[in-house]
Amino acid sequence: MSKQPTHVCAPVGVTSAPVKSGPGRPRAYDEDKVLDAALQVFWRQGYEATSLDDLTAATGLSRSSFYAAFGSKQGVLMAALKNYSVSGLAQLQKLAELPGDQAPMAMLEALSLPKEGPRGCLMVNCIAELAPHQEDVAELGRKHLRKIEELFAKAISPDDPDAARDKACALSALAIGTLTLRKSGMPPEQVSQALQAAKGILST
Amino acid sequence: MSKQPTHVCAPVGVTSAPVKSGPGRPRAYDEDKVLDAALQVFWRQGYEATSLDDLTAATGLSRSSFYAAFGSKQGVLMAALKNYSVSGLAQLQKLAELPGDQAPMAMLEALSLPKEGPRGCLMVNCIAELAPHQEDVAELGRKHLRKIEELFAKAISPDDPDAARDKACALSALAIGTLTLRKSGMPPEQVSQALQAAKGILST
DNA sequence: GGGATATCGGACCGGCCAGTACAAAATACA
DNA sequence: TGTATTTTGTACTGGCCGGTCCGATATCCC
Repeated sequence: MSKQPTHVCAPVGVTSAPVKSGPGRPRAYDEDKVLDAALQVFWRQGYEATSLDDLTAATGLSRSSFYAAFGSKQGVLMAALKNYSVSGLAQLQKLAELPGDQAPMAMLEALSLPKEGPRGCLMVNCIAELAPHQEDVAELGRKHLRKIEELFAKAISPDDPDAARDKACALSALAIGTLTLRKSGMPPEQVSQALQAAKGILST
Repeated sequence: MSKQPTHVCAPVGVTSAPVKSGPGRPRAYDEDKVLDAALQVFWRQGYEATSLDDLTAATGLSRSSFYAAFGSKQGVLMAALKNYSVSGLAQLQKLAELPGDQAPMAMLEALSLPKEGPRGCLMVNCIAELAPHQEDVAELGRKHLRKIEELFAKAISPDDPDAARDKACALSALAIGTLTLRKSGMPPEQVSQALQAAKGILST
């Protein structure tokens, strides 16, 4: 219980307590900003290809602060991924609430053609790279994708989401797949056309 | 021209010349077997997480033979990926020739639910991990996916494949996405149901 | 001001990394 | 048998890896 890191893993903007400040030198960094910077590096380079020097350089933290806060390289990744998941799902939630039947396609397009370009989705990248070897990442990814599915299901048939589960699952897969297509160099217009062609999934 | 590796990059079983044997000590390994062993390691661990010691252990080759044959770690990866692409596309080609309209779904299921389990597709894994930073891999991945798309298009409408391009693209994306879903832990039965639910893509 | 407490900066650690060097071994050919 | 040629085994290299340690520094509370 003595060496346990102080890190609390609160999602972005939900910093539970307003940083309980006791005695001792105060922290010189904002944990959410640090996590966001780390996240960008992981997103750009992948997990294994990112070194601790990369992370300290990108975040401005010293090595010691880093380890005090997150415990290990994969600790940072997990913390960053949790933030990523929460904020990503929140954005998607908004689209899921769109009126009429435009929600599913709006969600699909938002997922498939992120404005950041062909970097893919961090969570999907991490699943691809790490899921077989890091159970933590696998579990988080599983939960994240399941929630996306649920949002799709509610968007497709708000009254009986369960009935739309398979379709929702197909749409998730479609969105995830297009990210890889983009990453491999397919132009966004073509991806967009493919999404249109896939509308057939939604017709009963 | 003096130090160029002897490696010829012939696809599996298409060893162009029957290993022209000149003077000097003969090779003690079969290049295709070596590449296949290396491929398995990359597939299991990912590129960055695989060390040269891993590769030499798995293939039985010594370091020096390794570098003489492939030049670098990423040289091995590229050679292995080329074999993978050729043999994978050949398998898919067979399914694409199935009679009637059963070809597309057969291809989709073969791609989405590989018998190897939740390891995903090596090419997709490599695109996810490396495409942004290794143009060689990106290009190979691009070509591979484009060929899959073409096979889908021909399977959907043998007379006018161009007309089916967008649908083919959607099916590719769907297959690729399901691989990630599997990798994240989704059971194969559920993936299978999602594929059924996506049949709507095929109806005009 | 003076402890007590927490963070910061960065030197430091053993180990592993991709890649090289080089001598020994195995062949072809004369 | 002897020489040229190629592959093989392995010791080695410099550098970077993730992670630790510890003295210096900044705050709280008295």
